Amino acid sequence: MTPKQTKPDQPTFIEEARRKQIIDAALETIAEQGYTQTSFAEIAKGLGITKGLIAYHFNGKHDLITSAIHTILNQQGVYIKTQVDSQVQAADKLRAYIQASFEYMVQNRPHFVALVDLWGSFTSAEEKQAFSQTAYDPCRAHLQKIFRIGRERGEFGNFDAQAMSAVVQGAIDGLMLQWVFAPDAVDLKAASRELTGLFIGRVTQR
Amino acid sequence: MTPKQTKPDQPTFIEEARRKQIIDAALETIAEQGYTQTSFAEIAKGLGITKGLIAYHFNGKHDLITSAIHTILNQQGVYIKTQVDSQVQAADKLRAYIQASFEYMVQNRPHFVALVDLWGSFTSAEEKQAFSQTAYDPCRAHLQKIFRIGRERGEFGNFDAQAMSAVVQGAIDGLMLQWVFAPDAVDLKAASRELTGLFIGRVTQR
Amino acid sequence: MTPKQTKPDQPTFIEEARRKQIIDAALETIAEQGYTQTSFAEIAKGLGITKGLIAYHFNGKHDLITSAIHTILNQQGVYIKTQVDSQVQAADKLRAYIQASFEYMVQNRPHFVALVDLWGSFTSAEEKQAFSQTAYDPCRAHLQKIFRIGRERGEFGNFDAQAMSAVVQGAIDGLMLQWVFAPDAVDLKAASRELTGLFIGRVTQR
Amino acid sequence: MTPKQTKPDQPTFIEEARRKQIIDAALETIAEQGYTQTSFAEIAKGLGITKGLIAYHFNGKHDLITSAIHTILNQQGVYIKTQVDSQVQAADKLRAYIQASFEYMVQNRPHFVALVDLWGSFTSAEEKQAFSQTAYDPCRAHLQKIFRIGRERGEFGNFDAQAMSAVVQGAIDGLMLQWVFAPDAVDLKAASRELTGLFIGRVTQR
DNA sequence: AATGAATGAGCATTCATTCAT
DNA sequence: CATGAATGAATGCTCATTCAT
Repeated sequence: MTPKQTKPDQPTFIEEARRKQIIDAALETIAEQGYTQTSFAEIAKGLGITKGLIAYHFNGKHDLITSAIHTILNQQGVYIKTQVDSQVQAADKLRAYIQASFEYMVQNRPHFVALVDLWGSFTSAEEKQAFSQTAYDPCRAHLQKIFRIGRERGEFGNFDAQAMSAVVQGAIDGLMLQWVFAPDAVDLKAASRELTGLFIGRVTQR
Repeated sequence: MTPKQTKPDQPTFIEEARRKQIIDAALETIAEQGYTQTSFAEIAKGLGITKGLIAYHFNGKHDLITSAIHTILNQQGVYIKTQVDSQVQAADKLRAYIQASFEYMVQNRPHFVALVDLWGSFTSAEEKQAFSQTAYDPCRAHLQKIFRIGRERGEFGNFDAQAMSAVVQGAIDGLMLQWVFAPDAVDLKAASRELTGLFIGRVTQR
Repeated sequence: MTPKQTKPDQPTFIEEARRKQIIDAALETIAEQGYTQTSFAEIAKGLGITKGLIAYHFNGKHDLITSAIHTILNQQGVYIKTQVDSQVQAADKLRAYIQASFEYMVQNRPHFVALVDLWGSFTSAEEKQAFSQTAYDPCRAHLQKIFRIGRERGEFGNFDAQAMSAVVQGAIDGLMLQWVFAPDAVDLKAASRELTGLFIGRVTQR
Repeated sequence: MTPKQTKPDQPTFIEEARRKQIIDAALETIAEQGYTQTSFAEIAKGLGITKGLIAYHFNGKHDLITSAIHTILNQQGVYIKTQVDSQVQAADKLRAYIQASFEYMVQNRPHFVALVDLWGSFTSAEEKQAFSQTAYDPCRAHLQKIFRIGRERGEFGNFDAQAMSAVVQGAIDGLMLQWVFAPDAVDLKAASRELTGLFIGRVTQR
């Protein structure tokens, strides 16, 4: 629980580079072999370093996994925000949100294959909840903000923004899930289109 | 690969009872402590039996996990089918499908908390794909059947049934996911209502 | 060490038949899969019975193994004795001893493949010594008896009968060993001929 | 089948030392307690290290056993070769071969007690055959080379060199076997003398 | 910063053995 | 006699973690 050894406050440049390198290798290994089969040794082997070095740069496995998850979520979050912010109308923002979500997935498949595996690494309800706050709360808040803008601009009708944000984010995640398990079984482009159309067609008419 | 010891062809009553009992205990333990923390010893402890007995009734951990997953999916599938079949109109069938999905979740939370963890137990793309076929193909097929009925009955307009089935199932799974991580962060009832309304309001108008 | 439960003094007919059946199956399984891979379950499977039954008929694994070894040695001993006794001259007796040893091996290969494996089942010097007394002492004594007859009959010259018995028996066992590991790498017939000729040609000339 | 983790190409000094140390301890433990009773834990206990370290230096038990067998055979082979090469005449070479075989045994009894046990560690005919090639083929080839020299030098008469090599090696191994099971039951010195005399007396006269 | 030797706890799995039926 | 459910100890092996160098 409590880390025995805290990392220096001001990580050097090389320090950060190593961490990034290790996280990337970890995600790739997890995506290929599954979380349970991914050991420090396995990650190190793919990187040409020793497992001791990984332990040196991270305060234990938990730290590595947590950092990896944050990396995935942050990168995707930044990408989505950029796309959404480039639009003015709420409907376009929503379309951008959905499309960007899927675009980022397709470009970073290993990240999401790993992510699905990493969900199994939480050992308590508290860890799960913490992940929820980090992963879902910002997403749903972002969607609700778009909905609010839409309502203020008169683009969207009246609906339960909170529930709807969960629904839209849920659809995105659920489609991601199907695509992670079998990339050929679900057409992300078509699904994205249907999802967007479904929503925009509907809520703009109330 | 090849199981060393096959179970008798006709499992006895006590055999089946034990397997069920062990599977239930496994799901509960996984839901509580996470998949990675769930060992045969842990499961056995909660049951008051020895871990040797678990190995006696299952051909290894893989068998136990697979059986557990199938138990979850089968039970939920039966429940949903019953609810859907009790409706005549396609719109009602769809509503029943969505509502039944969430109802079953709420009544069997540990099953789904465990399920999310078990997604991380697949070690290869092949296993993931096999799970996809078992878990998702039937669901999407069921939804498409409802869509087809709706179109034949003139209730639904024209849309990409395949993509839409993925979207609807995705939304259900994605909402489940949020609810698994933080049961209080998402109002399943409200989300169910929005999802249903979203779809039925929309597709009936095309 | 001490058997907890002694078998009834007067084994029934069916009792003996079962033991024989189990011993034969055990020897075959050991010959096929090796001693370390041979469990009660494995033996039982090849026999269509349960492993519990094996435990019922033998006082533990040690009893089964010991019985199996004795079975092998006794049967071979009887066969050799019959062949030797049918000869009058010492040289013929010796030739019969050697030939019979190899003949029996060829006709009962699994017995000897198993025997070589079973040598690894002795856990202490005492057990090894006990095996030596059961297995080797009678053989060497038999050979020495033949030598004594030969000397008394004037067929053989003077030599260290004790050492020579060890040498002859050793050659037989050592050839068996090579043949067990790779049946095609050693020509038992030719070796038997050379061994016999070597001895008879030599000792008769001193 | 496939080792999961290959050792570095250039084993360090300490690495080799540890391996040697562990192999020696393994042979001693096997000689004392038998192969089936010899676990990693048992070996480690006698060395004052943990069993994890053994797993660290060897790719599994099979690797350790194989390495141990090769150690025994190589060391003995080197010793015998040295002794044989120091002789010029074929008869002296043969005598040296036989004497050196027994001398090495007496000086390294635990090695051979262990070796007899390790014969039971092969689980398939393929492994047995592989052992045969490693252990017996070089020995028989060496003997045949001596025979050929003897024939070329006119020391030995004409005989089936292939069969005879199997016989001589067989006698050596068979005597070793008797001596392993009961060191006091067989006089290796006397047996060595009889075996040598038997052969040299005979074949030189044809 | 990096290595690799070493640890120790934990794991699934095997198996002879027991015993009620 | 025979079964099959159940035990419990042991085994090889994995792996995150520590630490001297």
